[in-house]
Amino acid sequence: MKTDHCVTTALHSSLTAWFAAHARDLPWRRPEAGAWGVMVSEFMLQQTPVSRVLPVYEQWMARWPRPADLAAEPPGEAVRAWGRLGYPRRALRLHAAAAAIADRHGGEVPCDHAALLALPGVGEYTAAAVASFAYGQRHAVLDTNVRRVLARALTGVQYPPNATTAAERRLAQRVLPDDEALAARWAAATMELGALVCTARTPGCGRCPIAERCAWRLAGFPEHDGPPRRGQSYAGTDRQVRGKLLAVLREATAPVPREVLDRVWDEPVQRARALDGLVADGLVEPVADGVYRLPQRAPLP
DNA sequence: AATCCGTGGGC
DNA sequence: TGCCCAAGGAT
Repeated sequence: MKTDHCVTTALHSSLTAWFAAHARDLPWRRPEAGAWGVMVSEFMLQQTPVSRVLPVYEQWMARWPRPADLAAEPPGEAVRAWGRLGYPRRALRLHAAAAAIADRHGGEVPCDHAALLALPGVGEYTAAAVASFAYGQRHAVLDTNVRRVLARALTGVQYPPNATTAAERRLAQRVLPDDEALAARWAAATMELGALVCTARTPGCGRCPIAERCAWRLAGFPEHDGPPRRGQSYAGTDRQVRGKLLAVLREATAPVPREVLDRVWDEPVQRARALDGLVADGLVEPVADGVYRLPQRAPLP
């Protein structure tokens, strides 16, 4: 099936015009952010709302304005500066990516999609986002916002599948503008529409620039009928214990004895498993005889 | 392919 | 009040 060329062209102009009028003034969208700023923001924004990223991003960029600045410090400093953003392995991967950029790319964030994809913590989405937002290239940028907008506007369903499918990639490629600069604006605009208007819970169709052409709206807003979109529980999991352990280590200025860490969780088996997991992940470093700290040296390759 | 990996805000 | 959700990636 083919979407008519005129239809997609109308979508492009409607959405990019809306974006020009309503785009948020986010720091990583300003020219001075550069590719490094875009990359830092993309790491932080993985599964994390903009409002919580903003203050951490500003401090991060002030402290480490270039990849080499971050690479020159111990990975534990990245974990500490990450604060309570969540998923602290992202901090470790961003540090490792900075080291790779300093080592293999002359200190400049690569513009090549494959080179980006090869960096730690950079997957399909982040590689496309950096290439598109920082370098103006033409890529299908499939994040949760874009996937939801395409699912509704073009496929006519309430929610996209749980994991990105080949059909979604084909659809995104098919509606991607041919022109490189326009494609980059389209990517940012569809993402912004999903974040501000076409939201998961209660979409603001009254404010949507493409509501008249939205397949989901025209179909009468059919409810999601696939398998339940089950979120993961959190209370009582290893993740919660890991979070508590790492919070203690982030705040500490000196290595922490195990007895202090033991206070964060009652159940000893799970507590030990969580700490072992953090050590295995390189988020925590055993110093000596039951004393721990954030990692001072990068894990061996 | 299904699970794991943090944290907090909104409804 | 729980539950859903937030610019994913790695295994």
